[in-house]
Amino acid sequence: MQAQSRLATSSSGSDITFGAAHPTEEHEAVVRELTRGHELTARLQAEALRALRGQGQAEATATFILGEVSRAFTVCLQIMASASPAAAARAPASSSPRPETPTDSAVSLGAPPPPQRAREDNVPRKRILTPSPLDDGYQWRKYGQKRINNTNFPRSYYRCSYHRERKCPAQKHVQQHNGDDVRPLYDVVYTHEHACQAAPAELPDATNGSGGAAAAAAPVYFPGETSSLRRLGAQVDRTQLVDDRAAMEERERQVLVSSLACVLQGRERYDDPDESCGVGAVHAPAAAPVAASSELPGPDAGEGLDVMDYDVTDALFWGPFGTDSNSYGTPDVDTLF
DNA sequence: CGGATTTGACCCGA
DNA sequence: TCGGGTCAAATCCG
Repeated sequence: MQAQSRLATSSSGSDITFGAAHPTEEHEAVVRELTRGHELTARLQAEALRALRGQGQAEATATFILGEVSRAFTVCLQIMASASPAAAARAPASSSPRPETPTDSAVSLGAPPPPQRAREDNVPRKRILTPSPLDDGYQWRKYGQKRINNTNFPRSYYRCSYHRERKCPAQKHVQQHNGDDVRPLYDVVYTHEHACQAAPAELPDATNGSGGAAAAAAPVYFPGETSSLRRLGAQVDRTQLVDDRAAMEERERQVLVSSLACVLQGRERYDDPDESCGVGAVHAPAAAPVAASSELPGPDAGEGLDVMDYDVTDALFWGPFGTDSNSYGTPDVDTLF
């Protein structure tokens, strides 16, 4: 979920703050994003139904799908309302169970462990707790994994994929949070700022799909996406961003209506302008920025998890566990599912 | 075949 | 000496 990664960095952007955001702020941010998503869904619903009026099956299908999306937002907002820090303060931890989401796991968790001692002097570190440790919009390459004393889970070490070619110093260390939460949370410690931010013209065309290893190693940017704008530099005029955002929302609206119409008309591809359904060419979304990993779920980490509730990023992060400090035996896949 | 991941070994600061 | 962090050869994978 894109909102998760945005949340993870929303209080920082390029000017990184260190330490986790206050739970109340995170909660408010989640509610704000969900509310916005709900509103946009309603607008999309109105636009789609207007565009598909009188088209029988297509109109009915659009009504159903968008109704379900709207309902999902409503449920999430209700969950967040019952999970508000104020509500949590009123209700003891042993209160009746409710559906738990990765996000509310994050906000219900107490203060994260104290920041780690920096190995190098003056190297700033940013620590966050997230259910999606890799889904932060950057491409990472794993260079090590180690079991850490007094922890139940190994720590993984990642470097920016542009570490070599652009001398990007960014690194992050990911470790599953201790505890017996059904939904795993990960401590992610970022060190150094990214130095690999390319000008938009240099960015790979995310619409080309999988373009081999080179393309896969490149950061994925979503045109108009706010965290991308942040990433592209603090020198961006903030007032311009407001205009850009309005234009982006209008573009999103047109794109969604067009793609929905294409889907309902049985079209399979939307990336060819000649094949578009009239509103404009629609690019298939880029693959989620997930660092490839061949790790398999481990017996400790995976127990009791509902895989369907997790995105690929989460699933890939269940590391195998072994006995010695650095190596972790690969479990039999057949025993895991 | 090239790039990504794994993992045993090594480095180095406390 | 211990343990976190990194290196680099082996291995995996598309």
